[in-house]
This record gives sequence, C-alpha cells and structure tokens, in this order.
Amino acid sequence: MATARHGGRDRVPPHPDVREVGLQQVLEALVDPVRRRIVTELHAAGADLSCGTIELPVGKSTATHHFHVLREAGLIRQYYVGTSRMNALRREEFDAVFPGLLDVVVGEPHRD
Amino acid sequence: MATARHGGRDRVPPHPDVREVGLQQVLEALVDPVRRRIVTELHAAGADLSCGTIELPVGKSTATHHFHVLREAGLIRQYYVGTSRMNALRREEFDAVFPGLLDVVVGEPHRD
DNA sequence: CCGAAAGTACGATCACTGTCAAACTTCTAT
DNA sequence: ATAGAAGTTTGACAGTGATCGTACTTTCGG
Repeated sequence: MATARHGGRDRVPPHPDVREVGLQQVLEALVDPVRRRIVTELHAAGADLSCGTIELPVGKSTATHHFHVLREAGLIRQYYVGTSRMNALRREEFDAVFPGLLDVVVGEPHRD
Repeated sequence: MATARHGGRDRVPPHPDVREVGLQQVLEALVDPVRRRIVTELHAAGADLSCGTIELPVGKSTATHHFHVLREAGLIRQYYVGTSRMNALRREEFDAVFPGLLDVVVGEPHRD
C-alpha cells in the first residue's frame, strides 16, 4: 500500500472515518445535484475516475470544491496519479454506516 | 372519506403524490435539522401530532414554514382538528418510493 | 359576543453556499 | 529548462433559505 515514497510531502488529503461523519454532513453533501452526479457517475463507472473525467456543468474551481465536500463527508477517497486526482466511491464503508442511502441516490432516474 | 361538510371552504392543504416528488426536493426537506426532528418525533410517537405538540427551537411562523416544506416533499400529511393542525408521517407511501431513506433518518442517534 | 388558542401570511434580515475568474502549484513530456 | 496539463487556492459576488416579529384568520369556550 505504501504512501508516497519520494521526497515531497504527501499530497494525500485527509480522509475521515465514515463512522465519525454525521448524517447532517452527509445530507448536506448529497443535497447538491452536481455532487450527486459525481457520486452517480462513480457508481455507474464501477471504477475510480479522475476529476477531469467526470463532466460537470461548472468550472474547475467549483468542481474542486464539490470533490472536497464529498471527501469530507466520507463519500469518496482521493489520491494522486501524476497530476491527476483520482476519485473512488467509498461504497462499502459508507453503506456500513448509512445503509440504503446510496442506493436511493444512485437509483434515482437521471435528470439534469 | 368525507371532506369538510360545513359551509366554509376546505382548510385541507394540497398534498402531492409522493411518486411525483423528486429526490432533490426530498433531500432539501431532510437536510434541515429542525425538519428531521419533526420527522423523527412523528416516527417515535407512532401517532399523529399537532404542530404545537412537537417542541422546536424556533418560533411559530418558522415552524409553519418547516411543516409546509415537509408536506410539499410528501413526507407528512396535514389535517385540521379544531384549531389544531395535525401531522401524520406518510411512512408507507414514502418508503414505497424512497426505500431505506426514512430508516436512515429516524435511525440516526439524536443530536441537537 | 368576546377573548383566548393555534396557526398562517407577510416582509425584512442575515448567514451560508455555489459560482466564477485569476493566480499559483505539481508533475510530465519534450 | 520550458511548456503544458490538471487541480488548488483565494477572494468576490449573488441567490437562496432559515429566522423573526407582527398582523391576520379560524375555531372553541363561556
């Protein structure tokens, strides 16, 4: 598993333990359509995706903000590959704490 | 059966069909702690409660607003008994459309 | 008929949050 | 070394929504 081994400081952002995230924070994260879209795309892809891979109707800086919120809410894990930041849905961990919630989110018929 | 039968107009507010309420609207309703508290209390009581019965940390007019939002989101049904407005959790109808969601909400450890 | 009780309606604040543009940081490729 | 790609950071700005107080409506009790 190994954290970054080369000279620079980690560029690994902090990730909370999902059990320490409150329902309030989770709902605040999921109430935004852009963020739900990110979650839905990660689920549909069934694989980790870089930020740029996910098409969003907002600028780069706003996208960064949304990924940040999702990470803080324990919904995604982020790690670098080169200059790209990859995003992984923390499906199992999340389901263990909030069972059924993600199912509702990703199960909803898509509407833009 | 039987709508109000006396002279005045109904004081029965409009209730949406839950199937026509979107996930966005539902999440916007549930993201507010005061509204989640209302839902939780109705669930815990296992019975319909008047607005005044539910203790909330906000003024009357604000409370009215929150009940309105919950009603529009298909989460509660409201009807009058005298001057009191009763509130009923639309548990079954809601679960049929968003299974698991209310479980997460009412299952969360209480925190004020 | 009068007053109290229970909510509702209406404006006015106020704080928060999503948004963008511009400047900056890291890493990769040439 | 230079340039470019991919994100991040940092303000600034605007829209939304929760909140309150006051006035209003409806219903019930005496």
